[in-house]
Amino acid sequence: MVRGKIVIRRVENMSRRQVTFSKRRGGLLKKARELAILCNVQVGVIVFSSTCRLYEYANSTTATTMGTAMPSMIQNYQSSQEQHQLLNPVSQVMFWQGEVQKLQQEMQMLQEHHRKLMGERLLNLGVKDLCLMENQLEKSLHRIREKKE
Amino acid sequence: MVRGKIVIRRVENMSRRQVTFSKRRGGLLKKARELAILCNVQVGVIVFSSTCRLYEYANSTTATTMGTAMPSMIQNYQSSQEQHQLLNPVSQVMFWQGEVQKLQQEMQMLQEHHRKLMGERLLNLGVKDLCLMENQLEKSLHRIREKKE
DNA sequence: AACTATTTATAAGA
DNA sequence: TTCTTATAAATAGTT
Repeated sequence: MVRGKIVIRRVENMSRRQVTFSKRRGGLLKKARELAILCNVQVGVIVFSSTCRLYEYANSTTATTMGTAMPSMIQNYQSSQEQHQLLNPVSQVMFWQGEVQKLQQEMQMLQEHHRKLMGERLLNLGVKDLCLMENQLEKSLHRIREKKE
Repeated sequence: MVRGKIVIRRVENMSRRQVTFSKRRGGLLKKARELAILCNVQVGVIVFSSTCRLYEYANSTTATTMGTAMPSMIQNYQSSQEQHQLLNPVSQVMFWQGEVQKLQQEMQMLQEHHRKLMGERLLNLGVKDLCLMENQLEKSLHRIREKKE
């Protein structure tokens, strides 16, 4: 539990720092996504862990050309900084990278729901959600038992 | 005051959206700063308002001069993506297309199982499979009912 | 911008 | 890593 206000300064204990990193990183990416959706704006977040592992979130409101999220975000940033960058032949690669990212996100959502259907990760569900799940599972069970006959 | 859970989807009322944007943008940038300090990691956040106004946060362990944090972050990002840019453009595209295809296949399998959990597409299941599904669903139901108490 | 009722995030413990 | 729980922090709707 939180025992009191914490001071924002480097966490000295390594393993605690790792845990804090993991939790707050998730929180930050979630907030970024929420901001992007709620306010219909472009948001990009890049985090490098101390082992240089990359974590990122990026959306694109102008997603007509599909998810080139982070690359296009960076391009926006750079042109907003008037450091002009020529369109390079790598744009196609960026397109596919964007596609991969979109699919990974979609997959993650699907897996989340899937886990719940398997009775895992139920902690963050409210009573209402639990009831919905329960009803769904009962319906599924019913259908399966019908089939078995 | 907050009257209940809000759903994460675009706020339709313009002026409310603007207020939400202002509040949450501040929150996000604050969280980004806290993560960077607490965990001693590199964090970059870029937000473009609907009027294309730029808001950003970036820290950097390497950049010493003010205002160079984001560019160096972007450089890091781009070089972290460079692993696959060593190939020629055509190979790169093929690589990413391959990734997309793999993900799509994985997703299809997941969706298939998901449907079954939802009680759909049971036709091609044998009795043994149906029993397995039934057991799984019962287990899930049990866990959900436990949680509900 | 300030106020608060609630929700959400999260630090610590298990 | 996951879950639980107590508490701090964020924030939606009002004023």
